[in-house]
Amino acid sequence: MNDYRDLIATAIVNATEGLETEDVKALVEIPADSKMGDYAFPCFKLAKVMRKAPPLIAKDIAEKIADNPLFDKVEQVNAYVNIFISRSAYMEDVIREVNGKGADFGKSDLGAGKKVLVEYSSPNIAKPFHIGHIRSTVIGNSIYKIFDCLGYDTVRINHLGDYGTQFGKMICAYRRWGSKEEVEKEPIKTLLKYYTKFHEEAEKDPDLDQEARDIFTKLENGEKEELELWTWFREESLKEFTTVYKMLGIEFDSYAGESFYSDKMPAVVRELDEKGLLEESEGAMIVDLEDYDLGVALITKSDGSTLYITRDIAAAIYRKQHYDFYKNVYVVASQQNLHFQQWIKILELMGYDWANDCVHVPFGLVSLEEGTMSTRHGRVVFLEDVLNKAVEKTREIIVEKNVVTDNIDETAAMVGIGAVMFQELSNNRIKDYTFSWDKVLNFDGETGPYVQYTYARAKSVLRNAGEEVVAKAQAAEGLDMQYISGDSAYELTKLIYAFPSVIEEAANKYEPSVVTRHIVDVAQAFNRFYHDEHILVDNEDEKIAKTALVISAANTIKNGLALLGISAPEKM
RNA sequence: GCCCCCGUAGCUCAGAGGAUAGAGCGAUGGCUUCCGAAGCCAUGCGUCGUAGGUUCGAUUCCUAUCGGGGGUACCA
Repeated sequence: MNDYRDLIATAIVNATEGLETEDVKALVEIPADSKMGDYAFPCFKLAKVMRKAPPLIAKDIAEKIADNPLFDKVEQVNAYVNIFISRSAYMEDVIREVNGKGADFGKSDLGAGKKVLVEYSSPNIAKPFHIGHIRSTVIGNSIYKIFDCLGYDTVRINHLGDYGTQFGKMICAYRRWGSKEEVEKEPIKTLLKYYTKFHEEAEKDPDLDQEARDIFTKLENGEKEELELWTWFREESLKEFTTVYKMLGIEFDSYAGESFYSDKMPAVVRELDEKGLLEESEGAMIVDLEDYDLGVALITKSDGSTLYITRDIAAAIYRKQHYDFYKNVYVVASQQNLHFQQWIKILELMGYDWANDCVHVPFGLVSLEEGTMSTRHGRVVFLEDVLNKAVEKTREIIVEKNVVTDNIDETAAMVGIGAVMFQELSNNRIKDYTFSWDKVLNFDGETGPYVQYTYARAKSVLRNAGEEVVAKAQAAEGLDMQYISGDSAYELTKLIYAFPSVIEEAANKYEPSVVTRHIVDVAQAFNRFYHDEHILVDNEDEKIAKTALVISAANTIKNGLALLGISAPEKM
């Protein structure tokens, strides 16, 4: 596929003097209104260099590049050179490329040989998976897919919250009030119940806290009984998480969580000390970052135990040694901004030149209409309930609309869960939002079901077109372009063309919503095209040309959804 | 107090120096003898929080200010 921005820049450079292609390319823009052109080149910046009024420069350039066969029309409007691309060659180029590549359309080898670690989801063992957790899980999954698509060697890490004094509390509570059967039946709810009960009882009897701390110390020392209980809690919890991950279609390469790094902490503390970064304050060991306006970072508590940041430092060092990453990405809530700033600064001060290859990808807070989510106060919405409800509603719609599907359960799951994931990936990740049932269960407009529906509709056209026509359209050889020269076909093609660059933008910004928004645009453009043009006409050449564009559009939507971790149903 | 993020249509949000600021939801009205109406089209909706500044040009960058959220040493 030609890089048209590049071609335009080259044409402008050839028509002028003393300009660099890269500089010109950066200035080439896409007008807000396509009536003004497909591309535009503003000449304001050239005024100083050329010592000429911008409109005159624009006029000069417009005249000189007008006869380029790539362009259909070149106009000067004030300081702008507005360029209209010759549609036929452009569209044929795009369609042949997309149909030829199929599932590979959008892929590149940009990241070949570079390893990107993505840490996401990272739930706490024995705590329920609520809608607050969906963000890291779904955003991280999409970021992994985006980097994977660009050819990076990716590693998906679930940094489980599987260690700390809380486990001392849980073991303590289990021994006093727990039962094996209860835990096995509903691990997370039960363990959470023990944990809550512990806190209630500890208020009456402060000795419990000490008992819990002692148990945790035993666990750290690897005492058999404590270790067995901990392992069991961890496994049971993980089983329950796995059912949610299966529903979402999400997998991991590593479950190395907090416990995995527990024995790597003393070395980090020693290293910080040797590098002269550690100082004692109020009985604790800290790294003073006041010089960088980052406060102080607590490395060990006054009782000698380590903290979150110590583990993250250990994890970063281990990951660099073990994986030799190009980027080490953490998809973690924005509440931890300061923590990650301190962490990167400390790695820098330790002399690690890769410190800035560590990236915190923050996202905003989810709250409920009744206020901030709080498991303890019962203000919580469980992710599994949301997914189940969405699937149930989808099933009702399928029945109500009398939709013929290949498998109603499968389709309802694809669409219902897709709807929840899609919504999560629609807005800029940094935005806070308030969870609302009405919103997640709305399937009209800019939603996952809308995009999936558009795909199913396109596939329906292809089924009706017949194998022979589809085969010719797929090959896209010698298409008669006059039949798809209309505006809606052209607008659709332009959006398909932009897809690969959209993926790169999403990767640069660590922002899946860039992809989400774009495929909504593609779906809208397809629906307009579908409405404006009758595709399956009698004229064979016309039918093939139009079908070829349908294939391109369906393909782009499917690949786009895949980057979000969402499947595209053939029928819905 | 200090630090970070957000403030754009009734609501939810795009746009991150450029030409008249865009979608969806909600509202109103239309479109199916024809490829899937979870669709398409039309209409209405704006001091881009406020005030300065930089620039040929600012919703976008800078400063201040107001409003909302988060963080701010022994939780993660």
